[in-house]
Amino acid sequence: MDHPQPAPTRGRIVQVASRLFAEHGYHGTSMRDIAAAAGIRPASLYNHFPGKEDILLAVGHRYFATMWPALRAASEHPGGPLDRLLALISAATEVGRNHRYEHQALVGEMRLIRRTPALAPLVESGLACIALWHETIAVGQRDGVLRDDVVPAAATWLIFTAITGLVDQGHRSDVLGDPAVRTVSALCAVLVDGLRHPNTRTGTPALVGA
Amino acid sequence: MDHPQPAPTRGRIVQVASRLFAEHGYHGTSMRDIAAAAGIRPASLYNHFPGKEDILLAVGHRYFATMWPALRAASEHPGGPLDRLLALISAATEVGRNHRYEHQALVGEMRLIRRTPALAPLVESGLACIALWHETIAVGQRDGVLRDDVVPAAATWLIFTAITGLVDQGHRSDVLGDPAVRTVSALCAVLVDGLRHPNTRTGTPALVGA
DNA sequence: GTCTATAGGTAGATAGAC
DNA sequence: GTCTATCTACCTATAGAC
Repeated sequence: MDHPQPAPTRGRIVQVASRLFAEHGYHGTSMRDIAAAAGIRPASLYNHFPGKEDILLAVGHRYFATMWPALRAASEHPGGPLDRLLALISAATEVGRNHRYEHQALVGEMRLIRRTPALAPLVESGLACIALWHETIAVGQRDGVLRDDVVPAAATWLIFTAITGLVDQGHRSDVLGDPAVRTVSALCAVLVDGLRHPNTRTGTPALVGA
Repeated sequence: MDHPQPAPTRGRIVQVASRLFAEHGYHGTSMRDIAAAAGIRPASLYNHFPGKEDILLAVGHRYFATMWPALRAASEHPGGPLDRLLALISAATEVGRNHRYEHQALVGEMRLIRRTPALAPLVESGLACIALWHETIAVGQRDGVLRDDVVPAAATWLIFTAITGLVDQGHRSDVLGDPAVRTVSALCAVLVDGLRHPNTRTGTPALVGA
């Protein structure tokens, strides 16, 4: 291996930066804040990252390193496009919950990411994920099981923001001891029912996966 | 009248600040940026606002001054809870589109707003609006026309973020000359269909309002 | 790889002339 | 009400000892 052991400090920096970016935003978080949360001096951050932007880039890399394979696997789920769509929702929700701060940080800084050339890799990764959703939905529309008066991009956006809300809310639910699985089930029911073609409705679909 | 004519400069400041906050975030926008966009010197901002927070507060006030009466009227729409829900979606979408930057700025700075005591009035206004959604949805569930396995808060969040996406996307659609009304219709169809009680479905509901 | 010290720039906000 | 000039504090980033 060329990377025998990544320095634990670097990982800790990315971890605390994710949380701070999620809670206070990129511009609302200073290198001093990150250093203090990581238990080192501000100057030491520059032994691990060339600059602040590169920390956000690392946050995104860590996120997509988990999200991309999960979505990829879900998009190849056996069954019809409806099964694959449910698998995608389950996978994205689970990864989003397990990487809550990274998810929130990236969603909250979407405009900044699109605007900053150095963060272009994150845009690429995001587009690759979105393509999986689009294709699954498009196939569902072609097969007649999904309504075709909603463009795949709009359906994807609707699902994605719903998951973002779940990720957010999930934190509070976890604190209150409420198993969030029921919420995922409800989300799937509402969205997939709503997106289904009116002629093919048979009732509330069962929960798939997590 | 105690306020015979609000200085046009103050309104211009709020207007450009809305756009800057929406595009770059609160912390990503400096008083210098706002002053430059408003065509004045930074120091002159302080003749209209005590500080930066108060500009964000004014952005929120302007937003809710339109949103609150619109939702209020929609929630008293004649007909059943389903009609009122469609009226709420139409009203919120229209106001959100007409106050795009204010909407995006407030949504993007939700955490900051909740955290900052000086911005508490915005939290109160937001809660008042949310209460209208909750009540309408709760009545719909009691009447059996809306599925009751989704708590009103989750349904409200789902609708709200969908509208936020529409407000965002609406800008691009407008630029491309695509009438966004069709999108609102599709949004209503998907969400209301999905939220409907499975036993009461009769097909895609018609577009209401705008 | 972490530290102290600090550079160079920008932030929000103020003083006071006009 | 707008301006010029400026204050103080904080920002990202660097230099160089250990």
